[in-house]
Amino acid sequence: MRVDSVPEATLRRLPSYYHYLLRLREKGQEATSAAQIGAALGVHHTQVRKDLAVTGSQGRPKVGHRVDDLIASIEEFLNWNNVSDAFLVGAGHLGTALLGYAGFERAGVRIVAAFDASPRRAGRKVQGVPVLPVEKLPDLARRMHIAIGILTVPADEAQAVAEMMVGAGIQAIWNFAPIVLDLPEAVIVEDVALYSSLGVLSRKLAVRRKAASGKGSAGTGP
Amino acid sequence: MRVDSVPEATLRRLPSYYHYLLRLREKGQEATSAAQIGAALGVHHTQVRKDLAVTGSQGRPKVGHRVDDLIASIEEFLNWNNVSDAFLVGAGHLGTALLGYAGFERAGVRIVAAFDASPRRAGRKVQGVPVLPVEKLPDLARRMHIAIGILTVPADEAQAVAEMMVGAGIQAIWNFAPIVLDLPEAVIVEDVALYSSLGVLSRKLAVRRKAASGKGSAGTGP
DNA sequence: TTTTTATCGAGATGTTTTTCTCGATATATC
DNA sequence: GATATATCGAGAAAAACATCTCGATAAAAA
Repeated sequence: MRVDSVPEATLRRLPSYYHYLLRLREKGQEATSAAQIGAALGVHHTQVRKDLAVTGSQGRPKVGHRVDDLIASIEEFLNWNNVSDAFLVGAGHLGTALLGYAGFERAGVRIVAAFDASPRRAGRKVQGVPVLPVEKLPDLARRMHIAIGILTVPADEAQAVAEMMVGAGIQAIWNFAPIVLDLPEAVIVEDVALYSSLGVLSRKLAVRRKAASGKGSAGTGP
Repeated sequence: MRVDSVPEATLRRLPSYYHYLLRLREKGQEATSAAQIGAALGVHHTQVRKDLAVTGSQGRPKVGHRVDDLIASIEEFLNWNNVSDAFLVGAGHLGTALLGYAGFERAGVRIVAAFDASPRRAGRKVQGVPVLPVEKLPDLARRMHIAIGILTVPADEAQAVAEMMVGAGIQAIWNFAPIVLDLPEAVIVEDVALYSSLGVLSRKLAVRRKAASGKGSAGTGP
């Protein structure tokens, strides 16, 4: 029997439910329904129900779910109520941007140190987080029991840095480099594929233009 | 008949094939096979074949595909050989990071101007791109026929800015805000859901820990 | 109190996506 | 020139995922 039988598609939707629920709560709404969530986020209401079911939250006929309960259930299910310390490697523009995000703590991740190969960047503090020479990562990661590594280095350095992370006991990597890392299967890798996103965008735009200019088919032609 | 019958999953994989092929070319390799690409990127080789088929590229038995041809086919299919001008709104940390990325031009997108609501940020140049007050966006976007908008503003401003973009004739939005935009169906929206990514990461890590500490099930309990 | 209604949750059905299977073919080897 | 082999591409099978259907139920309305 599989340890993790929750569809990954569900895992990807839960955070967006979560943020929507936070906004509902801010507005003072106390209860909501699968139908409301689905309509706001463009997901079929039965799908929303199935997704929420995996968190263990129960709704009541005619009233739906209490917003507070749902938020708590999702947090618990995603383990977002337990913050893990993370190291970030690559204190360039993107790395700096991530260091500036306060919101990640709400998503279970606190960046406690950043690393960079360039001595020019090391030694300073960025957004209150110290930037250290990358050579110091292995020892520190081991001693601090760091579980999460965030990879914001250029593509050609990503594999080597990832291996260093894994060697230092890091178990999960949030990878922003446009590369598929080759690591032991036990390591959890989550890619933020910016270019995939751009591929979809660009293709859809091209198809739309082609359709608008009269041609019905989207193929590349005979 | 649907205009666009290519699976979105395929569109998302093509960019990663593309980057892998660029690296192969750099190393001087002239031909490759679906099996090689699949092994490197963790995709089944028959899946790679189906994906490449949509670009129109043909392989030859025993030799595979010419790397150059494949690169060109993917570029053409994604329309990455035609660069579109884009406006970015939200010149904070993340926006600045994106402005610094040279690689997007290779993916069909050139950021020609940035906008920000804060007068403190407007007027300067960031990474060689001028930052303007957001009020100037509609007029400029219309006059320059801007098709792509990049949204890197805080969540609570995202909807309003998106509407401004659409009103100014922008047809596709690359959205980094953790919110589902409510826009006319004709508008192409591509979300970069950083938190979805973190949700998957966090959940998998939690499941792994639970599994390691003896318990077999990953549920939230009875 | 009875009826109506909004919502849930479980199971059946349908669709999309991925993987498996197998015959065809171009190159390389004998 | 004949045989072997790596690779392709098309179609079948399997798996994953989304949608539809329907009975149950708690609250609200009559």
